[in-house]
Amino acid sequence: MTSLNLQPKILGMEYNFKAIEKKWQQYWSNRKTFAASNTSEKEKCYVLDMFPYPSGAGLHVGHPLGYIASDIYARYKRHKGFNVLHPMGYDAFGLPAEQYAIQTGQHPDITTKANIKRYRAQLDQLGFSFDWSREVRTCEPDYYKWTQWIFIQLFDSWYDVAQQKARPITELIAHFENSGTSDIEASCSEELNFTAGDWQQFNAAKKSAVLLNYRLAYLSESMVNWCPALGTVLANDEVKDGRSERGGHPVEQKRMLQWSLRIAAYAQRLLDGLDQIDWTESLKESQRNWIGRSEGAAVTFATEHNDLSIEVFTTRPDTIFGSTFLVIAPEHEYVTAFTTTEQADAIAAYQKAAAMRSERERMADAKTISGCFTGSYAIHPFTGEQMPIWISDYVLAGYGTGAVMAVPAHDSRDYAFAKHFDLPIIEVVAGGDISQEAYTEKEGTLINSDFLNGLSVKAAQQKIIAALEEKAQGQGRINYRIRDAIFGRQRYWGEPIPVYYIEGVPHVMRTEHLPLTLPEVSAYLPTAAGEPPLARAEKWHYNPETGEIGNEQPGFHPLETTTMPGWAGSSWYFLRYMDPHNSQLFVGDNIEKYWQQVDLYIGGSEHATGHLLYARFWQKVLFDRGWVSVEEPFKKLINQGMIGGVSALIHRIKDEKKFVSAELAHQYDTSLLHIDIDFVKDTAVDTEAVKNWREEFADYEFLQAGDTFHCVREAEKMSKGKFNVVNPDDVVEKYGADTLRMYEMFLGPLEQHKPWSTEGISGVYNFLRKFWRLYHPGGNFAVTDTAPSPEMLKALHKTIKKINEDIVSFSFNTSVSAFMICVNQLNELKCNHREILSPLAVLLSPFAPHIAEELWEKLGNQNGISHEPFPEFDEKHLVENSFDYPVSFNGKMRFKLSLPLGLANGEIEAAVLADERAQKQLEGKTIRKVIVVPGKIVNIVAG
RNA sequence: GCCCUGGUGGUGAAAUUGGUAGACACGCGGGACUUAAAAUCCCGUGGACAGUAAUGUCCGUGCGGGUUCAAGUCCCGCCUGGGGCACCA
Repeated sequence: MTSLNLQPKILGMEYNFKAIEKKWQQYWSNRKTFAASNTSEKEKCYVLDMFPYPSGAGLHVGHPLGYIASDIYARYKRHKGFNVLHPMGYDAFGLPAEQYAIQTGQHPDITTKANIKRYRAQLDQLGFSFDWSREVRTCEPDYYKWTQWIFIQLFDSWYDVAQQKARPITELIAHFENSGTSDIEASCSEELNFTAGDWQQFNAAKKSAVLLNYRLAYLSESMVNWCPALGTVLANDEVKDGRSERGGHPVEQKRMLQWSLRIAAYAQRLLDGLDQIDWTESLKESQRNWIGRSEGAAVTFATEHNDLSIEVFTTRPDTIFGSTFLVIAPEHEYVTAFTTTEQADAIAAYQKAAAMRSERERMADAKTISGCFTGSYAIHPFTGEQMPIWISDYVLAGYGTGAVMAVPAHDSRDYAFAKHFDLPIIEVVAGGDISQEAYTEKEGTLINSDFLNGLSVKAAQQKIIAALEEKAQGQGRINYRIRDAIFGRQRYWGEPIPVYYIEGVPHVMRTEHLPLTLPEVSAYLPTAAGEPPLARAEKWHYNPETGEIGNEQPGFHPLETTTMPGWAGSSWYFLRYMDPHNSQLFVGDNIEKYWQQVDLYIGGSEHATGHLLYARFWQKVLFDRGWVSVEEPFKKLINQGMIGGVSALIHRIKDEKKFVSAELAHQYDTSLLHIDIDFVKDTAVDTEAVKNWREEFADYEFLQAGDTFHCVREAEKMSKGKFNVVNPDDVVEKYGADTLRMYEMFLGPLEQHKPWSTEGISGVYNFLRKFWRLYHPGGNFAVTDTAPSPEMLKALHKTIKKINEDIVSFSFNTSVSAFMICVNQLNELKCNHREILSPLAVLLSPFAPHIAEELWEKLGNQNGISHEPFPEFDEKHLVENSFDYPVSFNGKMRFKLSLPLGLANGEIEAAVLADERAQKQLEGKTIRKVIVVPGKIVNIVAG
């Protein structure tokens, strides 16, 4: 909002949005207008927004975009007779509050509560129809009690691959007791083999360790993303290009004992489920990429070392006869075993160098080819040839088996590697020129491949897999890129993990002792020993008998000191809204069966691979274990586009106290400086405002060519530091919530990214005033009960039709236009007929609810507009008896001709040709063809 | 490199299954009302050319081809903005 904008006047019977909006917000709140019932005869509709993290900066104009859209939809559905659940809450655990706590010593709970209060005030101003009685906050013990409870369910489950579902761990124990690991297919960290007898011999600690290998929440020693600057580990989706997503700090790989969730077990179901839900293609693609399914084969290569064989994963088993060497990751467990004495020094040096390089360096340096020969050989399963075994960091320890069969002729990395180290290249798929580059297409005929010769790639793949299976040296396999999610964080401000240890063996707390509340600590920092902040708590031992939390003492066991990640609470909050005050269960059985799933979910695309994947995963686990009745949590999902800021920057001459206007800037050596967008209209800068802004600028000179000093504008992300943030409060103050709501919709398609600009807001504001005046001809409220004209009915019903269509297709920008057209027409028709204006108020109410309520009341209604039935569209008012035919010649429209509808094609043609304008067009030409589309167009082909 | 998206006036954008390109707004220009300003209302507004004018002709939806009576829309090949995945075997 620029200071140059003019304050609209408020007059007696003028549209006084301030009074109106306050009045109706109060009314809705007092009457609990939007409270949803859990027992209703009506059909349900669950409309959800991604709940916000309450940051200290408050809302900016970008945040409400999605909330407005979902609110329009929710209000529309209420008018359509649905029982609508439209809740809001706060994703309240998180890093910023903790970091603020570290700096100031203030408890994050205090800052969080203050921020929530501010958010609530801002949200309330915008007239959203939230059912606030269902508000949830992830940081409240009443809420996170159930987050902890779900963690316990995960701990208590294992994944049965054969049945493709999670089952209680007790059933796995029963199986081990009877049959050991035989006849069981379970997702696990490490393949184990033992008999029923072995199991019975195991002591309790060993049994626990074995079970951890199968639990969906498990503790394991694994490579994690460690971020030293944040002092915590991060999940894969929290790391971007080797840096932390929040803050951009370097991330390194570190081996640590960590809690993880076995999401990889659900890879296929997470993939399959995408076909059942109405999400955008790009979002589904993101998830598919993240899950990263690839089909191929596992092949076992025998080696010179009789007891050791190497398993590789390949998507091109058809090219096996072109495989001339093997490459294993430098961290592969057999590297030492394969290394011969002659090669020992070289291998050790290579491994050391590889370990030193960070993930980031490795990626940046992808083109440099490096590797080292181990000195050992593998044996080709079909030719019996010796294949040298190399190590190289282009093979990743964490993907597949950490080993590849190199086929240089048909893989570009293998090709480069073979060229560099002068290894043999054998062409096995005809079609390329392997003297120049690898031929990687999956098309062509197999050659040099024994029994595969002459086959297509596809046929060869099937045949070779069968052959491998027969030799027991391989089988078809599907591999997924998705990794299990690291779940522990070395932070304070998160849900405590409800786990205690007896002699190092983890146990989960008894659910009746939940919640395990966050303890008070002396500082929100790691301990001197490097333990997480919770290790500072004085009382952090649990007595499983009594449920007490206390000091270290007999009967009390130490509790876990890491906390859950930010995404824990948000992975199930949509379920809690259904039944937020249930103290017996996370959601009541019948209530969950009534609401089932979110019908419409609106939020930002940045959560594509984090929140949306985890939430789907948790839902599936809860589904498998019988706690919820549907498998996908979000039926339809829309990503609202981001609203960007438009920064204002001025040129400052380097080392001088001078600013220079944009048109002269090229003459000087300048740097650009962000200034507050309040000082600017278009590119014209209020130089006095800049001088007064900062003391240091008071004596600056402004160089300019003409009357105005110009800045440059640039579209950027809205942020405090760029002084380009537009606060919705200011817009509401000047134009009102109804204008802001409609303007944000009017900006363009919901899903599109767009920069914020207030340039057009007056158009929407004027519309609402025209709308108001329609009900106040001559300044006073007046409607007539006489019958409206057919034109008026037509204008209304055209709008009803359009608004209905637009809302169900989420095309809110065109709805706003439709309203404008309608009001312009009714204005022209001097319409103030109740029969038109009454349904029109209902029609507008999802978009601009305050003005609609006020006019509805003035029309003499006493019960509020929110549950009033939506106007029904009636085709009969739109029936036309003539149509303005556009008449084209060779595809170019030349004139229009009004003709009665219902004419036969021949009659239309005759009428058109009889027109003198047609005759003029046809002078000196012959008609070759006449196309008549009744009610659409006439096209005459002539030449 | 692979995948997903988008590209239309000065600006934000419309255009349902191929059928009048630019609806609706903003901005800009002109006018009415006013002592004046604001507010409001009215008219014009894609570009080029011709005409005193009404009007007419041509060009125009990122670029180049194609299909069709007709293409912003369908097909082929490029250019380009945004996003995702990536030494992923």
